[in-house]
Amino acid sequence: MASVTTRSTPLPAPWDGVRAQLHDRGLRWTPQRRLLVEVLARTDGHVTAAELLESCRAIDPATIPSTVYRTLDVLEELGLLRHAHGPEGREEYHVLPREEHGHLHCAGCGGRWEIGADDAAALVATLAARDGFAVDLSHLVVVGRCRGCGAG
Amino acid sequence: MASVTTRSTPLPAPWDGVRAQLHDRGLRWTPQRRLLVEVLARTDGHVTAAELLESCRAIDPATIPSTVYRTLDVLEELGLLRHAHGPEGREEYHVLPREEHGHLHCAGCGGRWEIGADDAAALVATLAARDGFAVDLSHLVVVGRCRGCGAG
DNA sequence: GGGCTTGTCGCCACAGTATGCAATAACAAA
DNA sequence: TTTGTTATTGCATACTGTGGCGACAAGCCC
Ligand SMILES: [Mn+2]
Ligand SMILES: [Mn+2]
Ligand SMILES: [Zn+2]
Ligand SMILES: [Zn+2]
Repeated sequence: MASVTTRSTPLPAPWDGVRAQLHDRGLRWTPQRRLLVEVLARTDGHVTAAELLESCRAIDPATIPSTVYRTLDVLEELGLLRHAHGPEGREEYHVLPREEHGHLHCAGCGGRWEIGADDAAALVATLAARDGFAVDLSHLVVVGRCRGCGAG
Repeated sequence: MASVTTRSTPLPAPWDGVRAQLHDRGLRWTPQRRLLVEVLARTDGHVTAAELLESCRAIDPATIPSTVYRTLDVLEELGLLRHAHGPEGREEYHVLPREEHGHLHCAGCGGRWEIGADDAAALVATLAARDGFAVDLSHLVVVGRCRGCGAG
């Protein structure tokens, strides 16, 4: 049988550190995880979990959904991903989040924009001061109607 | 066969008007819709779509999921319901929304609170002024950690 | 290299939600 | 009351995501 460990391309930073990060936590570096990491390394911005699964299957059709979903959870714990939910509740991942930001979705045209930390600052501060609540900005999705789409 | 039109209990306001509201729009009053409306009339605050389905099945085990989900959409269009999404993206309905409000969810303990229009005012105003974006406050779910649960 | 430990995979079953389609039934008009 | 129109149902099916479980294999130690 052919060797499975595709020594193909070395991973770019910070993905080349994932193996070590996993080992530090007593977790393992498997072909399935390497495949997803390779896919992620070629992705930037926002992707759906389902899209990532599809990309993996394009390379290895034997890819199992639950393995991908579980690996996404692990990588999120390592801080390499953050997820939020689209207007219909489906998972959307943000790869290599630089500055934390929320998301703005128009229910009319489907347009999407980012919400900067400064835009949310007032809400975050209000909830922190009054309730001691720490908002997870990355997970925040604000739905409504953009200028072009007008009132519902 | 037995008559299906359970003339059982007359519906309380504003549910007693649903039939007329439907007819005004060329839509129909069916036993399936009546059943869900009866369940909703006994519900207050927030419910999951799945919980509503279950409640319907408790009364009529023949209840079909897609019929319930479709009816929920219709009733939301009539303004009798609003929905948002829990932290995992599942649908949560707000029955007979009085004042519009958003939701605050703690990812640690699962605690839930409401966000008043005043709490969100700054964010809403910012997005309206800068982008002409009209926020749907009812659909807003802010996830994070409450005071007791501390930082993640 | 050869074992051991235990994290992970593959598989299955299921929860929750959405959609196309043909058969049915609600409603209104006659 | 009968008929005709067409909204709605039921069904089959698909999609997204979760969780249990036994078989497997990654990594450590010798
Ligand atoms: Mn929604
Ligand atoms: Mn989430
Ligand atoms: Zn728009
Ligand atoms: Zn908490």
